[in-house]
Amino acid sequence: MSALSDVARLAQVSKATASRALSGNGYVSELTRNRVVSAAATIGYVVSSNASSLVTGRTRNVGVVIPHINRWYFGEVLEGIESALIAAGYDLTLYRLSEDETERRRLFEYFLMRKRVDAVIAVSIELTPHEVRLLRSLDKPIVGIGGPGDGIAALSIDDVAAAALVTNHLISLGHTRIMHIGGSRQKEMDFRVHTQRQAGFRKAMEAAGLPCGTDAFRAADVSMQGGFAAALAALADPRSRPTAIVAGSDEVAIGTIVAARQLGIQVPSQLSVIGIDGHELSAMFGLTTLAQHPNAQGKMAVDLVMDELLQRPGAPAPTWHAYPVSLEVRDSTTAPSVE
Amino acid sequence: MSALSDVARLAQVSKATASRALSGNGYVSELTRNRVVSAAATIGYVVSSNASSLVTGRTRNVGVVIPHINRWYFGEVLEGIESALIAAGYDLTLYRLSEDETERRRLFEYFLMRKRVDAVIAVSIELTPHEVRLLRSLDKPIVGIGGPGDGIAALSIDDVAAAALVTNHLISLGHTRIMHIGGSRQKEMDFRVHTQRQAGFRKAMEAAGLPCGTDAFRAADVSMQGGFAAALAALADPRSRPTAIVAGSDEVAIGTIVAARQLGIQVPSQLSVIGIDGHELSAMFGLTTLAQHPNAQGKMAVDLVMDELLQRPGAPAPTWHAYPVSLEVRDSTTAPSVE
DNA sequence: CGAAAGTGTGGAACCGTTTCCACAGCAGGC
DNA sequence: GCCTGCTGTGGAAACGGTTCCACACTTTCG
Repeated sequence: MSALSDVARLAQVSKATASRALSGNGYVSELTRNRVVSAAATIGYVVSSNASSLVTGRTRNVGVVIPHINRWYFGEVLEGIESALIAAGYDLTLYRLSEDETERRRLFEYFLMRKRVDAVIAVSIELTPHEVRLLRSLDKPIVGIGGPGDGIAALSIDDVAAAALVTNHLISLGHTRIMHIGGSRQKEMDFRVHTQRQAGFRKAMEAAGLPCGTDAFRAADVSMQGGFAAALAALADPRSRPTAIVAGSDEVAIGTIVAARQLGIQVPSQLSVIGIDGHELSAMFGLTTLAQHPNAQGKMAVDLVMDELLQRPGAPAPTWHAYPVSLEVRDSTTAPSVE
Repeated sequence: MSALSDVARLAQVSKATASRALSGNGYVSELTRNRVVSAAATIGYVVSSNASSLVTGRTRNVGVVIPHINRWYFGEVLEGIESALIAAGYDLTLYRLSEDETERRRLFEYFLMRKRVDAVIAVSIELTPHEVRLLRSLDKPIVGIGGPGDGIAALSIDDVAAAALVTNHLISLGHTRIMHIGGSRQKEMDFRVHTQRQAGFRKAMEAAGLPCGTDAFRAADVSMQGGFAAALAALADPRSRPTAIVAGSDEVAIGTIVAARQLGIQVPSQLSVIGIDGHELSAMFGLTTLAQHPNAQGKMAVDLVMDELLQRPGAPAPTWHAYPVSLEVRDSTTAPSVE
């Protein structure tokens, strides 16, 4: 492997000049720069990022902590982050946060601390106070996506408002027997999102004076299979069946639609279903949904990180950036049929 | 940030001894080791991986190159790789290979070369000879998943055999008008997989003496939407409609099932559908499929990498490891109804 | 016309580790 | 009692860059 000194020798300049010529910092005449660059090209020189970041203290690498990879929302966020980072010339080191407590501790105390990353993006993760302290002690930018951060900069949709909005959509269509199928605190690591959506649902129901007891909510795995299973159970009895369902995510909503079809229930004439997320499959299933744009959120998180990385104006305000949403009305919602 | 020298000072030993105590290489008495370890703990010392790998030449970091993140197969592979790497104490740097030619070149010539990774795992990527040469010149382990590697160690199912197997399943049920909906060379970056599945389909059809002309294949995006759209078109005319469909992937198969339902075609009584992959949703849709286990394949790829990393017995045999599959028969396939 | 400012270059220190080498003590074998 | 081999430790030389500082040569400007 060729080193900078080889390039310098070939170009007949000092290491210092060679470094300046290649990195673009400091004065180098056009002539020598060309000589150095072509020398580097001929011997196939590439900087050692280790050596480089050892002295500069910057790694051009961002750590991403994410609970799942293979769920639409998370995959989409990850793709957005990846594209934006590559475009900015950064690498992305991926850490999946498992449910296992000791592995989680190991990740934080060991992996993230090894001066390997310049910044951290945490996706849908509720950090413990200890973890926040640990991360802040690194004095590196941290940005959270999904779920308001506890003292860290964050970016997400307003989940309470989102759930209230979709619930109100059903209410305004005339539905009164509305049920919510969504994630629960027990079932989800990234629970903040789903408890908040549940809160939004309740808020809208109560504001409309509609019943919102324990049978108005059913916990589900936040996945198509979870929605499918929960909906099968919830819709089994025609007498207690709601006329509309607010799903905690589009995946749950799609599972619900598939379950309804299997039970012979017509959507939307017998059952309206509304989701939250703007899943790529929502169009295919004709699902009315409140679209957020996880891919763009990933990119925006990277922008926030880059801002902090470039400027670092003392304390980076740990503000919460609300991401806009848009209601996409399709064929899964309509007014309830007269009874 | 505390450095090794701080630990050494606190423990009243030399840097050399401190290093040995913490890394576990070389002789250190039990007594001093304890002193060093507790000194490190009190000041919260963590090694600088940059400094460390600068001198050792190893980074404990593996690069993963993958074309998509948000498709089931790829997400699953990625999760498998991630878990296995973390367990082995390695970091994972993620590179998504886009279709864009210049970005692809940039990735290879710039990102992957910066001595940042100890090994590379390439998922479903057909490398150009130039790229293979580039990677091999790094003298680092490379393992491919999906698609036989051109001179690099690889791991995948036998896609030709897999497609032939599912096709034969339909043939043995008595189907004769069988159609294949799958990925095409034009539409897919990771095309080797899908051209091979197509080849397997043709092979089985021809072996059975069944017609296999141009109308026996329809190209689709390898996704649910793609399968949905292609199936809607393919099934529109009842007169030319096949009695069974071999889908290029489970996602295509599910899209096909949804399309059939929308067209009022009963599955399986009027149309059998079979997929390949063992998608997590296949059970929910009652899909008969040939299951592979991408998660386990990811783990296996990591094992291969670790083997090479630990031993490096000269030239690491660029062998192809065939991954086993299993047919999971569900409710989407049956004998054709008599006409 | 002399001082100040801007440009171009090289020497050398430094980043934080690992590891080679030297050295010292101590056991065992002849 | 001396040589050999093992254990334990410290000094110092890498690893491959970046950057501070010093120095030299041009301009510019009052």
